[in-house]
Amino acid sequence: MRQYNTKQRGAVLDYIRSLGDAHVTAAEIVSHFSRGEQPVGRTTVYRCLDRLTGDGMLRRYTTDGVSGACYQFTGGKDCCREHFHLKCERCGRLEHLECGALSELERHVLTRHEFLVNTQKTVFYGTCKKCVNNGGMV
Amino acid sequence: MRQYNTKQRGAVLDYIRSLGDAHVTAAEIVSHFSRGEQPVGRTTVYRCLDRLTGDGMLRRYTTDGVSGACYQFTGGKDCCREHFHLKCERCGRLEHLECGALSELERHVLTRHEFLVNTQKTVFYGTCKKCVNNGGMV
DNA sequence: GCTAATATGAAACCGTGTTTCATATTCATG
DNA sequence: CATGAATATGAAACACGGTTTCATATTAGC
Repeated sequence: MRQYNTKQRGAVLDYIRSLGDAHVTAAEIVSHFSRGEQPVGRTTVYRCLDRLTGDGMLRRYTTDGVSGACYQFTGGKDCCREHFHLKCERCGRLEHLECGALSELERHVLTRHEFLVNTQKTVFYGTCKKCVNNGGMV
Repeated sequence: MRQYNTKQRGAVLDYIRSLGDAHVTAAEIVSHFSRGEQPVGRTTVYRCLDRLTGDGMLRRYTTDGVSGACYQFTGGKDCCREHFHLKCERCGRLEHLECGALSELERHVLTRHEFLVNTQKTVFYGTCKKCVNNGGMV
């Protein structure tokens, strides 16, 4: 046995899972668990996030305009391989993009510009359909 | 007149210019100016960086793995428009990439995936030619 | 139930960045 | 050159995200 499962870690993971695609910060999680049936301390929240990220249950990333790291549920699926991400700067939503044009681009950049792209880490910033249509309102 | 030029701000800009393409953090600048002929205080360094970035003399960005913001000399040329950036995760170097394939991709993502890419902000992470050849040694 | 391995959490700490405020510098004008 | 208003500097204190420490509590194999 390598791991000792605890109520706190389970509660943190359940909470982030319940948020679907939305990102959440450590501070928001701390706040959510500061009161209630299953309180979780600040330090523990940070440790859970580190561990769950390491286990592949969460994705961690930083974004200009959000203070601190953001976390998103992935559930252990290796959802970051072989495709790119689109991050809407308006609503914060992260979309997944699997498309032949992108793989082609990756090959182009490698062969013509001699740069090996890390697709897991590369994020396209911009504005998504919904936010363009809303004129930027969220 | 809108600005009062000072020795400190000039010294900070000269120092970052002297570094060429390399990025530098505020902490490194503070350390560089902590002793010497023209000392510059911590607060002033931060204020100069804010201002020089606002004036378009520097580019500011954040990167996973580097604590705090990074700064790079641009010299007022609007070097962030209409092209993408390649950031080497090994050596930290930031390359500029102007290429028809990228513009085409931008159009593709907009028309097919209804996502308006912000080319100024989007950075391709990966490994540059030199670092691939060196097997990752820097 | 017993025990070793591991997890928790309060408090103290660290690093990046900002605010405050008294002092100093810049520069237009006389 | 002298004056003075606008602006810049910098030490100290602060704000905030995140980590370390360490005593205590929980987990899971026996």
